[in-house]
Amino acid sequence: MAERITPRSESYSDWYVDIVLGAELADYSPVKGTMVIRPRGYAVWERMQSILDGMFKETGHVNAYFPLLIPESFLKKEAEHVEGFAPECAVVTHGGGEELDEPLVIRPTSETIIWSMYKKWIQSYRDLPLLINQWANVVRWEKRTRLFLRTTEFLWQEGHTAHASAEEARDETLQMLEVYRRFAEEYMALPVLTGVKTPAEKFAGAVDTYAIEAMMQDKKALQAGTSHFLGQNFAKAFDVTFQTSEGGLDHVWATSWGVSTRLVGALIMAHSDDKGLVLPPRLAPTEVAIVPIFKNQNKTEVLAYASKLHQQLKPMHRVVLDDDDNNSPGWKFSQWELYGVPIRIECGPKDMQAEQVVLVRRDTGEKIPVPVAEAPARIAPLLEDIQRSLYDRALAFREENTRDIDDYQQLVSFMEGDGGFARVPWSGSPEAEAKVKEETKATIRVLPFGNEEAAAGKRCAITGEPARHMAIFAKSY
RNA sequence: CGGGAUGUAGCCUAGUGGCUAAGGCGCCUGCUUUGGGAGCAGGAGACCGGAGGUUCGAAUCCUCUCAUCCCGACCA
Repeated sequence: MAERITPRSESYSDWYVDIVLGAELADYSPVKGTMVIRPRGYAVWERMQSILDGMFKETGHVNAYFPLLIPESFLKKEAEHVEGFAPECAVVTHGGGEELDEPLVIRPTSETIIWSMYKKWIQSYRDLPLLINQWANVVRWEKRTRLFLRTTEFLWQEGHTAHASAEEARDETLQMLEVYRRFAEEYMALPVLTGVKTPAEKFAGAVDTYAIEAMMQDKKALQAGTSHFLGQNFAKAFDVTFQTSEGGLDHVWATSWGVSTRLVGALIMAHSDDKGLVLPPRLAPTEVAIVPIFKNQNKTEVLAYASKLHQQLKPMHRVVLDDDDNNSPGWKFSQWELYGVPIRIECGPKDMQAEQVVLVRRDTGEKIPVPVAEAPARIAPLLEDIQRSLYDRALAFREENTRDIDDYQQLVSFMEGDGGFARVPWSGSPEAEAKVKEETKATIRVLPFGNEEAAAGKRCAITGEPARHMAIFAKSY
């Protein structure tokens, strides 16, 4: 099939859709705003899941599963929470052929049902901390959807923890943010900014929301993960108290944190090119695709040559041998590039003659002939190099497109022009933040850790008041 | 919820009132090929998004409707 991918320069959003459909990551399904995650896309998510799950377990968390359906009244118990979520909730009103006494909300997130259970499970400080994660689907009725980035139903993990003190809960929030940062940078090859959200951008029901924020190739920001310090808001709403070691009674301190299948969208938009998907090796379901190049008269020999290599690599790497004899090598090259496989190995009669194979990097297209005997040992370092280059390239791109701006007109023209991340002194005024959003569509993506020192002595670019933060403004997904 | 676009075979498209709806890609069979998206031959696959109307006759004209995508508004 002659897949034509719209070049990024022509239309970034068409390009994105072409990659998702062409690389067979997902497909549209019959209900508006929903999608099928196809095997090639789901395999990426499975790798993300298994790595993250390991990281959660290492930090002491356990998995559980809470139900999809939540009594509508639960949502209403936390005022800010219900206000934030009510408009995007899907509600079940009928079941078993009858109208229900109380409508059931399909979870948009699970804080309420989980805290209703935590009330039963927590009595004493000895029950704390309670560190539970769940892998689940959630539904948020979105008016505008985009494959992987914003769909009505999506998959995610949500961690919900309960602690005896504010400090401990705060530490947990920051610990999980750090887990997300490591995952994004070390596995997704995606550099991220970490910090806190402004009140306007935080999670409905949180005291503070922390986030990892990444830049996509169109210079827009994508929130890739969030970790919330919930204070005692949910404990109070659901009356979850515990006896302290001193015999007193206190409300429990809470956190929640999550990443979703949106990460797959982030991965695509961060690294892919006009030839197709580019996957960082550590998350690529297939690391190596071997493409033998044969003619009828030498088919047996070449396939044996390729197959031997395949057998050698299999114990060490996720490798496939494309021995289909119906498609031409050129077709296969394009196809594996579209699928985003980090390394392709070409081996034909000429290589056999020279006792070599050709390694081809997906990220640069570079062709590297190596002696066949050395090939198995060359793969791992090359994968690491690709992983590192993808990260370096993404970081360089973000830095090139991040500006220090302390003048409001400059900020406006920056956002009207090429755009990117603008590091701007900000007074902390919500009105100033809203004004920028109104006039430029850019929002404060994050207040990076340690930004306050950098703001010392500066004046807010919007109001002229003394600046309290260096805020990162950007248009976002 | 506003603006735009599109709906004809799995995909892309032609067909603007007249015979049995056409072509390309893909798919199936066979042969031939294979170092950057191969070739030949044969074959399967469509109630033209849906409903109603106009007409001797509708994929085509009219009305209504449904769906999806894109842009905007909205949105952890």
